[in-house]
Amino acid sequence: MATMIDFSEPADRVAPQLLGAILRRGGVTIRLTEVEAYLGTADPASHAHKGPTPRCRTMFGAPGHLYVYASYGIHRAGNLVCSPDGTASGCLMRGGEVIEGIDIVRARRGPTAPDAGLARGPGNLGAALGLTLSDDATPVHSVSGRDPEAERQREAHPDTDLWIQEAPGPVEMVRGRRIGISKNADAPLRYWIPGDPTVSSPRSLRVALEVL
DNA sequence: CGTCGGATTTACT
DNA sequence: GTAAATCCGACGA
Repeated sequence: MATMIDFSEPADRVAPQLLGAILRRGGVTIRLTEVEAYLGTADPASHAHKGPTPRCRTMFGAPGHLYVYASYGIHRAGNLVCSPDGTASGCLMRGGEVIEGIDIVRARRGPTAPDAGLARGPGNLGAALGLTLSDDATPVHSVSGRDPEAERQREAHPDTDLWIQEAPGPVEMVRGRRIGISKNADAPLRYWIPGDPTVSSPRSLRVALEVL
């Protein structure tokens, strides 16, 4: 039997389960190809490093929720909150392949973005999902990959608009340095599917430190 | 309050 | 490679 993603684990243990996972919101379905783990108070690069603030308090809340923050005033990036209630960690969604609802995503992203770039990069992925700051703390329902089970779960929670299920098959994955941060950048906490065109990093930074 | 920097993206030169 | 866009929240006064 397929298992559900367990967000109560620390983000660096959840991250590998997220690669290849299927995320649905409204009419948009995205297959995650790149995530970064942020390890809360122990991680100088994490928003949660200095403890709960109005911005990052969601990361300290219950696992299995969405943490949305504003990046450079322009973008909205989404994290999947991990670790038990009271402990902060999370996985930043950095890249994904739009496999359903391309028309919706293209309306949000504009006509010039290439297919592979529709959800490439945290800001673009947030835009593809239509995230706003008011989506912060939205529950994320983790369901089994078996279709009948997922359907049953969805019928039981009609108000939930965010769903995730584990990768339908084996996924090749590597990890390496995180991107766009200045503190603790050497920690190998970025996870991605090698060779996937929807991974956001430039080629020069796509250096795998470890094959998982 | 005011200031400052940012888990970014895009379009330039 | 460099710069502009653009705004929220962290923090100090």
